[in-house]
Amino acid sequence: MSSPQAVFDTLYAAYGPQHWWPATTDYEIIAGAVLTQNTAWRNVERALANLRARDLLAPAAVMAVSEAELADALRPAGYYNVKAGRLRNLTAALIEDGGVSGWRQWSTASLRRRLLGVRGVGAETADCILLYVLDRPVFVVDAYTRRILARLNLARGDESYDVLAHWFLQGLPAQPDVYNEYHALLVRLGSGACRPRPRCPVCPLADLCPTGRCHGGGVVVAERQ
DNA sequence: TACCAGGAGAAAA
DNA sequence: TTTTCTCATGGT
Repeated sequence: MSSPQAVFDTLYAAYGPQHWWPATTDYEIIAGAVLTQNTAWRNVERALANLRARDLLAPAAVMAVSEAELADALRPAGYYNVKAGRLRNLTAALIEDGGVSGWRQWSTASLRRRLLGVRGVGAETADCILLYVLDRPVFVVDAYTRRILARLNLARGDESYDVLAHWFLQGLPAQPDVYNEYHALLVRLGSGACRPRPRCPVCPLADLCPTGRCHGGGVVVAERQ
């Protein structure tokens, strides 16, 4: 049975540091955390590029523009009407709280409750912001994480978010930079680094993987050679 | 053509 | 309380 540390060490040895989150400003991370909900990052990048081109990658600008125009910019990320509302809700909370510098004054638990109280912000989105914007020691559990743990026989895959997060937290040093790197490495693996499919002779987790199934981004789960 | 992707919330059972 | 449905574009 693999430990959280063993999986991390194996992925880190294979891929090295990932230098996440892929963004240049705090607000770009915040926007990306909403836009990536149930969406491939490639499409999120298109939507972020649209926001940048329209000078909308700033809280005041997002609140000033019409929701229809905001939604139009977000179109490539899918669910654009939903995400426009969610991004505005979160941005309004950010402004109300005095920006990221205001959030830095909150305890992790208080701010997590605050973020979860924003309509459209769930556990994963809140934890992305806490970890990647505010450097807080929380573990981000996403669909990749869930799938990879299941294929390593370390989870069934239907556990609650908090149960899976706790599995990582109890097995790792309480260091945000480790959680940051770990999530990035899981995304690197899960989003398709384990190619070519369906066979995965170069999968870095092959030796840890009792199921021998592909961890990559698609639905293909062929047996390992 | 069909299926799925770094969720979240509302509605239905 | 748990399960199902809805939102939607783009890649394979």
